[in-house]
Amino acid sequence: MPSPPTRATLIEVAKRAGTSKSSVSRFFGPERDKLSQSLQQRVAEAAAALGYQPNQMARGLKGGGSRLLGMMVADIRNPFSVAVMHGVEIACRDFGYSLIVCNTDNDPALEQHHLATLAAYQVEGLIINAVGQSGQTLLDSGVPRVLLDRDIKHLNAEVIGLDNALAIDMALAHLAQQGYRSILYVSETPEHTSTRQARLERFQQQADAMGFTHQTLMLSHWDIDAPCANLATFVEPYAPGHCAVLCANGNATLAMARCFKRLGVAMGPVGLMGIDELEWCELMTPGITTLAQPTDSIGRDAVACLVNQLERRATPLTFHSRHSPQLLVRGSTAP
Amino acid sequence: MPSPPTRATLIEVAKRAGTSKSSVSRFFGPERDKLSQSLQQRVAEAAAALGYQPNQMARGLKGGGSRLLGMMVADIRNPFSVAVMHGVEIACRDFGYSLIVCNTDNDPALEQHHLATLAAYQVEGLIINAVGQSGQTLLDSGVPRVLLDRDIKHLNAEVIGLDNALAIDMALAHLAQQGYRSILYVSETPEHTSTRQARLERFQQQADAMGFTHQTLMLSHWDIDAPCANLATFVEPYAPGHCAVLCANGNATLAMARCFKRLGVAMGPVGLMGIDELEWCELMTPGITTLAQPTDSIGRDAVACLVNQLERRATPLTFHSRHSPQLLVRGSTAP
DNA sequence: CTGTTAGCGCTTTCAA
DNA sequence: TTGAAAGCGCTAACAG
Repeated sequence: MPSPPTRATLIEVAKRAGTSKSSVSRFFGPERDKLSQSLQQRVAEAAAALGYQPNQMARGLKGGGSRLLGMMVADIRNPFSVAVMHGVEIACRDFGYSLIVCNTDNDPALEQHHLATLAAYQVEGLIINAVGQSGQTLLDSGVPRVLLDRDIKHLNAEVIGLDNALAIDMALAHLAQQGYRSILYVSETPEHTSTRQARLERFQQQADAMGFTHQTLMLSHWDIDAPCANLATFVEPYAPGHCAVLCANGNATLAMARCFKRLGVAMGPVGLMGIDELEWCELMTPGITTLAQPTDSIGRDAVACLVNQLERRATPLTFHSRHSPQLLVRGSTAP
Repeated sequence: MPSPPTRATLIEVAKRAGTSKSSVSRFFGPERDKLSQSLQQRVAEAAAALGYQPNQMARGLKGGGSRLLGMMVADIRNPFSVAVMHGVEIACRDFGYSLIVCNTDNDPALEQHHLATLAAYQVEGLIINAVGQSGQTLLDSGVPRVLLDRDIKHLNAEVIGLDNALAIDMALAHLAQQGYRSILYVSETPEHTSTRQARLERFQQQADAMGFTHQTLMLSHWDIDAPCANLATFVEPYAPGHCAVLCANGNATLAMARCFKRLGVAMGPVGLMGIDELEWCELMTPGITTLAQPTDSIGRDAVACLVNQLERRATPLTFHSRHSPQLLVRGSTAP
């Protein structure tokens, strides 16, 4: 029975290259130049011949650091999260780190569980799209961290994400320009989610300031009946081009698109727009107007911010905390 | 400056509990019962007080295994992949493993890179949604593995995924029953992707056998003009209820939905159905008929299959390699 | 049951 | 430049 081809070790390479462990170690570390050309040659050959690759676990044990970053995602099935994750991944690779991604599925208990796991694997830094209020755990662990999209109370940490106030302002400006005068603002329940709160507050404040009539609708449990009823009431005093629905994120947009369809309400005459761009928004006749988030940049900047904390760079990496959305105008906001 | 709260170690716990390293080690391993109640008490308390948690890196070093599994995803922005990943994640947790996910972004070079990284972190097993033909690398590494959705030539490994033949058969049966007689089969280019090949072959074989008129259209580079032209030609001899488009996966469905829209072709009179369920299929009037893959089961079974290779279980975990899709009938296949 | 003693594969002083 | 030796935090025989 073919024994599992056990990986070659430092010692074997050293032996084959006729040198010591230290030299081989140096060859694979930052001190490679301190080795003579000839030695480098021999080590390189020996390593290649044996298919040697340093064992990161062992490396991490002694001072060296694990070169591992951890990422917590609140809901991996949310396209926005995946898109950001994509940016994070690329940036990690660029900066020479590997990434462990954990999905909390919106469960605070799972979040705690994963935090423990990541700590057990000695991650050097954490990128957190929080679901619960794990501030204390995070504080205790003392691991460098960045928050993604959502803030956590009482935790001193940088938050990277959309400029929520700007997004709401852009949405309202667009709706006003298109002539809508009454707005139904739809969001998932804002408790415990700083982003939803921020958007909601800004909406209420600015909608008032701009003289809009407005209402809010909080989605819960993916119940579709209640929001449909709500929408029906909202558009009741039907006047084409007067009412519009503004969705706080992709999930809200999906829910309301369903309601429009179920009620047979025409988009445009009743406006519809949402924060977060989804591949089908363009497809739905006449197209749904959205504010697209720069997900790749957000992901990259989160990593950049974290790396700044981990390494004392000569010139710190530049990054932005508040990103601007891009307005994609489509038929759903053409009265 | 507050020094980073360095994690407590085995020794500190042992000291505090007034015992030896071994006992503490045993407490956290499978031999906990072999310790007296009183000792267990003391260790538990000391550990809790110090917030101690075993260092997995160190554990993995000595025999113990890393308890890490690696997953390679060809395209993380594909909802199907994400859904499967979700199932994989849950299963990993259930079986007591942690997971490192790597996205290859359909780049064979990146695939090689990630394979190396995962090896460096001593993953005990690999779940692979392959993009390239990394068979040799995998063979050399000797790491236990399962293939997800796609096979790799010359690599002896179990493949977990959809029963492609069954899926095509179900699709054709449905289209026949709805009265369509001519089919345009749309797929991304099948080179190097076993799944696409399997579906295409089965389609051609069965479509012939069932007496369908048929053509195939291969998508490339997200070009949308060519497929539109193709669709236009295909439906030219317009006869409501005669022609239907069958899409090999979600990407194909998205592309064709775009074409239908651009050309103003009505779904239903010209049939449209696809493999892979997407959240917007139900939304597009009149709804797109799909074959949904049981993504959670596929993910779980991939892990189960892998765990069977890793552990010699008394009763091996049961799993299926070929999963059945579920037909979701909607308006797009109602002539 | 519990403690002692070797390492696991690698990095890192400290000398040479 | 290079090598020898001492661990990193933990597990695994092997004795008591």
